[in-house]
Amino acid sequence: MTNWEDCLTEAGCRITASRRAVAQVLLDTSAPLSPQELFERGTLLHLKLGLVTVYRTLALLERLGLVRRIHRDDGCHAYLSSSPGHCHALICRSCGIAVEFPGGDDLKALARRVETSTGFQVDDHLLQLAGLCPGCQDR
Amino acid sequence: MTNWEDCLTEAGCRITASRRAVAQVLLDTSAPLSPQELFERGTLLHLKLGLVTVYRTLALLERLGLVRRIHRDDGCHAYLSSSPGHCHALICRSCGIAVEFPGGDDLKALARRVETSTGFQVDDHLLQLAGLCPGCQDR
DNA sequence: GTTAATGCAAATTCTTTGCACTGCT
DNA sequence: AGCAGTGCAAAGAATTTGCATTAAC
Repeated sequence: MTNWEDCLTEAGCRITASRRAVAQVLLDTSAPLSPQELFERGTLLHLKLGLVTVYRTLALLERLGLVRRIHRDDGCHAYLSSSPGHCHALICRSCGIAVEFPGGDDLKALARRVETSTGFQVDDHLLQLAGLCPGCQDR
Repeated sequence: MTNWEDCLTEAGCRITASRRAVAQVLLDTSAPLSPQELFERGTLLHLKLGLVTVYRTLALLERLGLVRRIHRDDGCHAYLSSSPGHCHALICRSCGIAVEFPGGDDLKALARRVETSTGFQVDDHLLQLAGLCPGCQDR
């Protein structure tokens, strides 16, 4: 989500201190953050930040494709700043760091195979991988 | 989740009217159902059913691998009875019907490719497809 | 100066917990 | 009979909404 300010401006939205704080925290962190965590860290950058605004900002950034929603087992959601063109997230089970990767031909092949075997027309997918990052494998 | 009664018995759990109601609704429906929906339909089979028991039964069935949790955009979760060996769900965006499909070699290839390009060791995945079922494509 | 955006408080929704009672086995 | 399972009510999270105030443009 480089150029998030331009995206907001093009969408007719204002650049505010609250939004700047949320965006900054997202850009500074490579692990998915819950709204609550984002609120806590964002408050350090903008004292008046409210949790409600974090929710509203996340909804806006998600609508504009600047942020990706991560599904966590505990039910609550977390958010990750996303680069355009890379559609899926791989998250380290140990340290929480996340990287993005493209779906690629394998996923297209899978979709085609599933279309053939089920008769469905596949047009959307939710794919999220988990594992151990290079740094967390050594123990 | 055929033989769910045997699974429960083997796990040292009792077969109760409430659990029978929840299981029956799950087996009778091919679309993912929210706890609330399960409660409403289950009540028709067992008048005294409580929503809390639906939650507890779903947690139990999920722990035993008899039921799969589906992630919905609206944040709430839905549950689908699951057959062993088939690990992913494909859901019709129009009528809600769901089918299961195996991950297969394509997914393994994808995981290997991502491991190579990121250095991560991939050991878990969340994959859920959406689209149109054969019956819903004709309009 | 307009109007979008904010932040508080309160409302909603989803889910879990405490506890006395019920009913499998 | 004994203890797992139930259901109610109430607590606890997560998220949304109403509304007066603030601040971006």
